[in-house]
Amino acid sequence: MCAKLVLFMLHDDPLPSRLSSDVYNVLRRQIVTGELRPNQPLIELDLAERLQVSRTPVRESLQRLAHAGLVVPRKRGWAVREFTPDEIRQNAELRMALEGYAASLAATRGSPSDIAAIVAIHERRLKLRRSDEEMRVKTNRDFHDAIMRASGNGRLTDAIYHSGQFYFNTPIARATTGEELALGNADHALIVAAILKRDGAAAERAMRAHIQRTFAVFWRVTGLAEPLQVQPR
Amino acid sequence: MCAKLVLFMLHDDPLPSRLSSDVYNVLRRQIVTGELRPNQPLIELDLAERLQVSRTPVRESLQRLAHAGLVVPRKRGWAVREFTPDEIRQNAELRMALEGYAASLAATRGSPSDIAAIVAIHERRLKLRRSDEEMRVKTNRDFHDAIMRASGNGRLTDAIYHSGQFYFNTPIARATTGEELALGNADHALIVAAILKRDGAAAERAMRAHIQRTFAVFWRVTGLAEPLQVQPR
DNA sequence: GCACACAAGTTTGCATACAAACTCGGTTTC
DNA sequence: GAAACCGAGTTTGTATGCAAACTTGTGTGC
Repeated sequence: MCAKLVLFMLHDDPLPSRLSSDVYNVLRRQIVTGELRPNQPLIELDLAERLQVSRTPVRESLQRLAHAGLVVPRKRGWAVREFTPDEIRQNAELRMALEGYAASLAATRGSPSDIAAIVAIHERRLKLRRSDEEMRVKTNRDFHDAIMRASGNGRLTDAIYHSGQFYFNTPIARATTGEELALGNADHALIVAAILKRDGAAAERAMRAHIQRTFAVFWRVTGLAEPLQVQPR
Repeated sequence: MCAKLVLFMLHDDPLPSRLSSDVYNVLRRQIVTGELRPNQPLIELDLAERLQVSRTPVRESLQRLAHAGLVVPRKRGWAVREFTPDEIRQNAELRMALEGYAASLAATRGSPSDIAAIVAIHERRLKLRRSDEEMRVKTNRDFHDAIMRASGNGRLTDAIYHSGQFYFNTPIARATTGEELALGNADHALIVAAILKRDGAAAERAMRAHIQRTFAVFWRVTGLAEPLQVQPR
């Protein structure tokens, strides 16, 4: 059930059918969901046997995981990366930069149909019952996806996806994710309003504020400073 | 000489001494500098022989290059990625988001010594002779580096580095890089002024405008729409 | 003269082989 | 009893082996 929450932004990375890609996607899921614990050493032969492949595809996927920042090199071999609270803060800021900009692009140049899609998802979400957690997770993801799509920038979208896998495998991140789902609608409404007004600056501010509030639990628990204050009008 | 220009943001990616890392760094340089041409197929055995290693480290570094977006999969094997004008535009926008945010963080929470370093680099750059191209390249890079460092966000810094390797191996990118160096000082002065005033919003606007102007040649030549207008105060 | 087929040669994707580097338990020495 | 040393057992980093998939060029049929 936690795994379900946690996967709300995880997309697979497809290559023309290659074993190493399958291994990559499986390991990534297992790291992000915490099935493979932080700091756990990754033994090539273990993984290979568990996944019924030889060491070669495992090693290749470890290279990709390392580049993605999910796995860190030891003197010998690799281990699941453990994120410090400060790294999680940094990643939240990164998301503020990326998703904020995506929102402003969506507002200033999203096509009418892009924007209609955003509104439709938002309205569908308003009608959900509080108990329907699965649907709340899905529509939250859809909402953010629709904004990225409306930004007309695939590079930006990719960067957002990447930043999304970064702060999952910690207990605090789970609380955060829960909070995001709870307070979502009010924040989303502000974002939608700004986009409908075609006000890029307002959309960017609203999205940054949304992400910042999403992490409110986190700042409180860790006692870390909050990221950059959202600029007042 | 073009290679020198083009390398202004390229840092190596060190792992505890492993052959595949060396191969990765070499190939990355060769792709970014255009020594390996876009769309050129990468034959494992060729590369292995040229670099005097076996196919294994070559294959592993290709996985990393693929994740970095510098190499694309073919049905079989890999080729150097060719960037379309639109992808280059997208990457420019990504840089506006990332470096703009870094500038605002530098302004609002950079330490006095961080900011002193930025000012010092800027002033050193003002004194350069027009002919001293190599020094202009270096100080430009130093300037952007100093701002990233002052942002206090290594994740953001990494993302900026990554975005920096994206649009090199095109002729247009070279012209762009040239222009950036020519008009740099005026733009840099605006950024420095905003940072000294501790005005995050102004620093962010100035940095975005700087990157946007850097690509002016590019928008003109390709006839593509410019990215998001910088928001007026 | 054109197209299709077939075979030789590449080149890959995956598996495995092997030596070097590290780990860790036990034993010896002080 | 603690520390240092040794060696068996892992586990890695790199090289190589092998069959399947693709490419290419030639020859054959129409």
